[in-house]
Amino acid sequence: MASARRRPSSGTPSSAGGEGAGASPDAAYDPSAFPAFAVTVDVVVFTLEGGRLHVLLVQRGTPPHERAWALPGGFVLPREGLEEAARRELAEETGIESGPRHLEQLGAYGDPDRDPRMRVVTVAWWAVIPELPTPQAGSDAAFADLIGVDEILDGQLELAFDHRQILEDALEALRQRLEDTTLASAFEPGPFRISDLRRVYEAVWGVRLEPGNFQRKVRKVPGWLEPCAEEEMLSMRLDESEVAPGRPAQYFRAPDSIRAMLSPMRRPEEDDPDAAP
Amino acid sequence: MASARRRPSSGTPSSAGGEGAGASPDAAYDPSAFPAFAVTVDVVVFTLEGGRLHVLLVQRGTPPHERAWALPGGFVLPREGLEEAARRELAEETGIESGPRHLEQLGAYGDPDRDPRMRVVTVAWWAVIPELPTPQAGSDAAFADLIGVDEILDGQLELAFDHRQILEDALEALRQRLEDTTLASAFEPGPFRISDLRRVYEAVWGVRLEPGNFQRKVRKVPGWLEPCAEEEMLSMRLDESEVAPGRPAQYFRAPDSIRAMLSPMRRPEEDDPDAAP
DNA sequence: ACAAAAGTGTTGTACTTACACCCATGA
DNA sequence: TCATGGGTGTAAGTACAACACTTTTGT
Repeated sequence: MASARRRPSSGTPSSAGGEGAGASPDAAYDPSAFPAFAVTVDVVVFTLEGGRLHVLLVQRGTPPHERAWALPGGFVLPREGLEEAARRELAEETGIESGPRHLEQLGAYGDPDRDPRMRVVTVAWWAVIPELPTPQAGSDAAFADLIGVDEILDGQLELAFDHRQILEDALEALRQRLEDTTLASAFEPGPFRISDLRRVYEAVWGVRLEPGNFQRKVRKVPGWLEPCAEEEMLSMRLDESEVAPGRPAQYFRAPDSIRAMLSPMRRPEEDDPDAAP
Repeated sequence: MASARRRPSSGTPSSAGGEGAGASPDAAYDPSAFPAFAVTVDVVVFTLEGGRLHVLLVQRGTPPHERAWALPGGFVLPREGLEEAARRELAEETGIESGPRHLEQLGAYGDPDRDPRMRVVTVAWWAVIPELPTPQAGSDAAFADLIGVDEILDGQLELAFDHRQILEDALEALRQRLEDTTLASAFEPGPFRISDLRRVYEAVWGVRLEPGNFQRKVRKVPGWLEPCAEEEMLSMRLDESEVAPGRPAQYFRAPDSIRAMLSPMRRPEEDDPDAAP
């Protein structure tokens, strides 16, 4: 094509038909002439349970990859925004009325052969929801499960489509966000201790951090931790079985919005994947 | 392993039989029942010219946003991968035979109203091509121009669709990549001096960096800079008008692949946008 | 000689690490 | 009293900003 690279505006602007299409000059607009795609969203929902990182998976019931585990997701509706679709699917699959604490787009995945039925481009998102205090025991028709990420990545648990790739990319994005933002507190449903925050980092990064140094570092981040009043503590955390044998810790609250950290948390070399003896 | 965090089955599982749908058991598969989208790619092509950051834009010739500047891009073909489509469009618009030095996905943009003609989801990419030594003066059918990013963002140059948003996001991604990878050398077409690299950082970040400290910092990054042999210098850079009045510099070559830096470059607070007196 | 760019030395400041140590509580 | 986790002190090591200074060329 034209080796376009010039400054003076002498050149005639051509370009054409669709979007930014440079080809097919002045072709009459005909929507049916353009290839039709199906567009879906898939959401990687991260949460912490028992000090380990989990993701929400559903078990498929229909032919492509039947019975295999898959990320929650579905088709984008005709007049629906992409983030809107992600929030809708997330709400439908998890039944959580309050939205996620964080929702971020990961990217588009559109390999021509990723779905044998038709050409699909999926927009992947990842989200963080806090560890819910009460597991909501009474539910019979369970179609969604929380699976530990270690079991998925280390073990050979099969995921549908390219969802393994998406999960790996989402995990890397999450790890990166813990480095340079205050996202970690999004894993906490209520008032939390600094050691709770440290356990988030340890679970997501797969490392062990010095409690003392972590404490100082976190306290120095402006606008992250506001101390909880005493009354709050008493009312909130009394039901929990958080009866620890040590010195009682101070509880904190974090603002709703995630903020960028000026000096990022440093992620050490990933050591042992096993955590507690 | 499956500690079933689920919601009561009161809510209808919803979501159709497609993609990630864990629900809707045996719904007959009917492709025509799903909304059809057009999928496009748009590419933000960054390059350096005259010590300033530029992007490649095309001027539209058809109704939606006619005569407005737009990012190069176009429809994804039915059996084409997303990155493949981006590379094809980039080659068609720029006429550059050798591919870009870096190509990375930015994300999907799919506001329902972003294109009045039909429902379009575009997958945005950003790329780096080196500043070409010879501006290739003799080209008549030029429909693409390099525009300085300052003129676009500061000035009120109108961009088609949501391309201003895409450009801003791409610029932020580029700035981030300069922090933690060796991407900067992708702007250099051949052997380069450390001060050339510094000028890349200064142009992209809009800051002024200490030459001395920059030198030490860059040299310490393992695997980034390999010194050029003397013959290479003589043959490559003789034609250039790079006759500087100072002490001649050492020239370097960088490996083709972009590597992550262990200790990232620190981006100071953005100061004055103007550079040279 | 002078200007200008390349490259090196030096110093103060800030942050990180590793580890010791004290504090406060339950058992 | 002891075990356990919360929190602080401290000293060595590292990294960086600022700026002076030397080196090597063109004019």
